[in-house]
Amino acid sequence: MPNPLILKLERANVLAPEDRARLESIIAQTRKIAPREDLIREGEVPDTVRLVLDGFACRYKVLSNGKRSIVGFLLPGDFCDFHVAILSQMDHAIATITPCTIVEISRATIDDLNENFPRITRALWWATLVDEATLREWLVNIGGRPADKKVAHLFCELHLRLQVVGHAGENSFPLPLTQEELGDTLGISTVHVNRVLQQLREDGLIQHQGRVVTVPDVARLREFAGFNPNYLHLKP
Amino acid sequence: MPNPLILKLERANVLAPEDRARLESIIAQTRKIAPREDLIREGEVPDTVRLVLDGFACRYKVLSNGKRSIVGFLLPGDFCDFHVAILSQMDHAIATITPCTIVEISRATIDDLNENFPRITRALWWATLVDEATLREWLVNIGGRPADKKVAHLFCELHLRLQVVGHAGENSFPLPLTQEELGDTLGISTVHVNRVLQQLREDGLIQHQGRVVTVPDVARLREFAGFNPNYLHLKP
DNA sequence: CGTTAAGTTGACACGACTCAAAGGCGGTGG
DNA sequence: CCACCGCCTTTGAGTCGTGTCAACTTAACG
Repeated sequence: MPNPLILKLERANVLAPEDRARLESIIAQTRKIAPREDLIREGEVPDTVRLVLDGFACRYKVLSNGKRSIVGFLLPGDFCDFHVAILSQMDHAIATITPCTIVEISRATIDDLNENFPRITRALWWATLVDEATLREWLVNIGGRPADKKVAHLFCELHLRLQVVGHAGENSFPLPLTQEELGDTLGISTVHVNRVLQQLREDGLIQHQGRVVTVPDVARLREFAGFNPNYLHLKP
Repeated sequence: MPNPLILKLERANVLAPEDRARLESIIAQTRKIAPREDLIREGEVPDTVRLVLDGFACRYKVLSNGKRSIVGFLLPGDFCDFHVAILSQMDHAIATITPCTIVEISRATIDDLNENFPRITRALWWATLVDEATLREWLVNIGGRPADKKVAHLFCELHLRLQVVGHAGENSFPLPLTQEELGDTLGISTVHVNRVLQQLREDGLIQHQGRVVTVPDVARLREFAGFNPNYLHLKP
């Protein structure tokens, strides 16, 4: 399986062979994590940088009323705690959704990358800024669209992001989320997620059997959702 | 007037006298911008890094249905386009709200800071990560709270952020936003913003005359809003 | 003062939430 | 291998928060 981090970074950044080799060498030893398990909790102090190699994970916060709010998905190639040593403690938690394969990267390795591999440094900056841009887009999505378009927009984003790292085809992508998790992500109730999904299926915008979503007409779904992929800052 | 960037950075980072001196020297020539004017539009390519020294500005996006969504406020001490030269084009726009004083900083200056002032580099990283954390908190706020608490939470954040840079007192802060802008920020209609503000006033949680909000009991408002300032990562 | 933008109010409609209960599907153990 | 059990999904009915439309009042500004 090709390295998802390299796939992702190269969709918008130029890397030299030695950069790729260095990134490959990072993922020497991997660790498997069970599904629905916390990687780190709010208030904890992370000690290493972690990278998701395979599986779905999410960032979340819990409100005082007990409601959970998912504020980001970590797909293969995404970093968990890039803040290490700059922000003292986590202001949110990270949990797996599916079984995940992750790599732990030491501070020393990160420092080496920053000092000796300027193209990688730049690419990691790019990744951080794209994360930020994605948060802004989520804000727009959740604040400004009706529920059906929220779901459609999220699907468009997941489809594209998974495609970038070779985990989705032209017309389908895996979706291991429960309807409750979709609701916690989009700020709508589980029941309403269910009804909206049915509507999208009836309208032929998606098919949704098992844990896979099929999108018969990607352009149509994007049009419906008002999805503009510019915020992911991929090369054309 | 003390330099708001230094005030902000020093609330969580250690700077040496030479760092402060270097940061002071940056703001040699300032520029004034009229209120309600675009600083940069979506799709444009920024050429310099800009810093807000005084005034209110905001980041925003416009949906396909014409609705505007405000995805962040720029207060004194905040950077506009730190992405310069990493992300090719803007995925959102930036506009002033009040008259603003800004500084334009050349790439050369940024490079100099990064190479010769490691404490400043680290502090600027901190600022970027706090921006990201703030976006996550906004997502929680807009996705998971009823309208009255959304407004209260935003007020708590603005109050604290303005205090940090010396623009707010113990119990009040300036709020130059129209109710329409508040609605565009929180994803609720102008009419509903109006009713919610009245309710908050009736409940004695805020007073709101002119362009100043007074908070008689900060702890009570925070309690009501479920506001936890940890995401701003300030030193205690 | 005239003119315009911002704030306020009321009536009504509708999207989304809650509660509650029934069906389906997958996983585990006997 | 089948049966059970729990989680997820699906449905229905009723409620409530929030949106829309439209008019009116107040404040801002030249």
